[in-house]
Amino acid sequence: MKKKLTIKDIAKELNVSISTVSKALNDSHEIADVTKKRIQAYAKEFKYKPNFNALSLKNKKTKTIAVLIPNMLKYIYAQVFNGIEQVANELGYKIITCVSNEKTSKEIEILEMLSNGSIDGFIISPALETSINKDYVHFQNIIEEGFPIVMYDRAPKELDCDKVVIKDHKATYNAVEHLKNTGCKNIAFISTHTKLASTKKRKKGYIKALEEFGLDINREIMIDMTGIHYKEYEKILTPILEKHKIDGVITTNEATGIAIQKVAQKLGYKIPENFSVIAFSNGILARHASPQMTTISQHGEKMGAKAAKLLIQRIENENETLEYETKIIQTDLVMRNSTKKFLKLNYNV
Amino acid sequence: MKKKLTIKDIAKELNVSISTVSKALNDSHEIADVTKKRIQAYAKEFKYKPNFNALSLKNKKTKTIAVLIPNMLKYIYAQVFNGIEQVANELGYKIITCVSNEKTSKEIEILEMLSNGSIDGFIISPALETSINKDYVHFQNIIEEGFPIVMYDRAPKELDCDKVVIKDHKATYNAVEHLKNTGCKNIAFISTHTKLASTKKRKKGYIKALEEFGLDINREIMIDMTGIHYKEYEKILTPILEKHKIDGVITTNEATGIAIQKVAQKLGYKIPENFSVIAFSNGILARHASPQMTTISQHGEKMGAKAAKLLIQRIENENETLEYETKIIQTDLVMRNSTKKFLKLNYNV
DNA sequence: TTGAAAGCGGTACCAG
DNA sequence: CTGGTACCGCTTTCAA
Repeated sequence: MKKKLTIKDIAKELNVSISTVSKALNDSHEIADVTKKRIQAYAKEFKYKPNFNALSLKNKKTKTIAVLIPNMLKYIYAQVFNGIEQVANELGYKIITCVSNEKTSKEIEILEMLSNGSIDGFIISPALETSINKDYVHFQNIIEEGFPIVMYDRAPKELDCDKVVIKDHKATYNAVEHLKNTGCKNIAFISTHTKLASTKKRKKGYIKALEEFGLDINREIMIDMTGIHYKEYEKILTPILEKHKIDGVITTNEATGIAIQKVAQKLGYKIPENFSVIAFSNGILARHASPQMTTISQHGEKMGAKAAKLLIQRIENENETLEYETKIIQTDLVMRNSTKKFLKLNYNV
Repeated sequence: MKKKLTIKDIAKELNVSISTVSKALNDSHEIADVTKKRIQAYAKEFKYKPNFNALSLKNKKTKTIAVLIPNMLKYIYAQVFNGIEQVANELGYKIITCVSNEKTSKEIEILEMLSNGSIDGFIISPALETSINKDYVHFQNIIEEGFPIVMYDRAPKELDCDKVVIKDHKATYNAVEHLKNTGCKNIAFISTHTKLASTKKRKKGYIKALEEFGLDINREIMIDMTGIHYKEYEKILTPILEKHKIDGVITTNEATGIAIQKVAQKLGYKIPENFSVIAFSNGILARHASPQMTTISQHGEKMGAKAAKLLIQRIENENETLEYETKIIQTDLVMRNSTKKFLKLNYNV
């Protein structure tokens, strides 16, 4: 790497002191206008840039935040990432992105690696393993070390910090309501990570809605697909759909939504005429499914943007002791063609 | 943030000098074993971690690399990111991830922001805008500043640096060959970014294969879908499929592949019996399409892994002047159900 | 075997 | 208005 121009070089070249150069470049009023101009012009001409590490060392601030993502290949997380990236960039922050691959051990390594002054704070969604085992000591530790931290998506209630989450039970409640409104009577629920707190809440919301709307509650059509490979989905779902009278389904992810659509179609159902599907997470699969699938949007980008704002706000007001906040991101039903139309307005991405 | 333990604190606490502590922690032979043990034990007990910025400032190395991604929501880039992340992590590097959103201006900002000692090198795929306008001055500049840089995917031949790419023309050539082998006679080509160098090469490979295999070459079934919203795909493709005799299609992205499958099915074709489809980039859509789509895998993770290895190797051997390398990632046909079987072995992800 | 001091590239206080 | 200097946290050379 070529040697970079430093403040010292400029000082020598222009026969002024180092501190004069520093002040001139920071546009201090202490420096005479002519001197300032001369120095600034020189700096500009030779593309002087203050050294990042020197500044960070001095200020004990890096203008860098760490983002922990369980798995970048999941569309929802790529969306969250996007939201974070945008806001961070606007506010002049860089982001260091790390992937836990759903493993607690990787998470621990990452926190270890980054808690050495590399970054000013963390935005984290815990790994599956971590969430299931409720194994949060490593998070607790960095909180105790005083790192600002915002948890998103799978934010554990056990931790005391800022959070950005969705109202899972409300989301499924609304989905059931829409299905009821469009004429469904027998609504199934398919989930893929039963042990996750959010899945439990989703199921609760679903059951509560069934109760309130006086719909049939049948445990046999609450289907747990945890740990099953997507290629097996149709095989498993077919007999269930043959055995039970089902005219509506809510799934906790897109892949199972697509699978149930295919199975229903094979069995002669018409979607949405006599079979409706609503899937969680408004991702790319839903848009290209046949028919295009109605989804519950978690608004990943919004979630990310909110998390970044919260974190940066906390970083920049470290002196004040603000109360921890939990921001709720509204979910929305994104109406497409796997459900019948209801009078209300609907939008479509 | 809580004050972190420094070498100075340890020195004071144990009544030794700062340099003794430093050496002890680096396991220097200059220090007596007892002293070393005492210092190391203390450091361990109180979780001493060397300050990142101090080290980086001193060493002029950050063990951090910058990754520029045109758009994280595209599966292929999320895959590349994954590959980079893994290798970087293994080799002890952090990554700062930035998204250009396909804009040259954003790219320039990013390079500006990061060329101040924050990072040791770049891994870049240029934005669409940049690629189309062949506007590479900002890249040229950072190369001249001496930054190690690896370009991937859309690596411009005009730039002198390490590269990781795929053989686009070979990929389509092979796809045509497979279609021919399985009985297709009239093979269409659908592309979405005609001005991209890679698209041009893909088309070339397609045409060359048609010629060599003595298949019909018909400009009217080389369809340019550049800039068209995915919702319009079917509308546009339907009349083309009605007008022309087509029994095989190669598309440069998954979304158009799915659209052509739907259109063909609506028009009464049976896939793969009398209509075959091969789409570029083995992503998530292909796996969930009906039928599951045969794809050309660009092996995003491999591409990322390779790029990271190349970059880190270059960073760590800055003294030696290694020749610039261009690594080719083999593409593969991932056989699924949108093409007929041919005798050769096939695998399926 | 240990320690003092210079230096990495800046900022900021204080003296002149 | 300008400059000298200490300091951020660590490494490394040189002297003791």
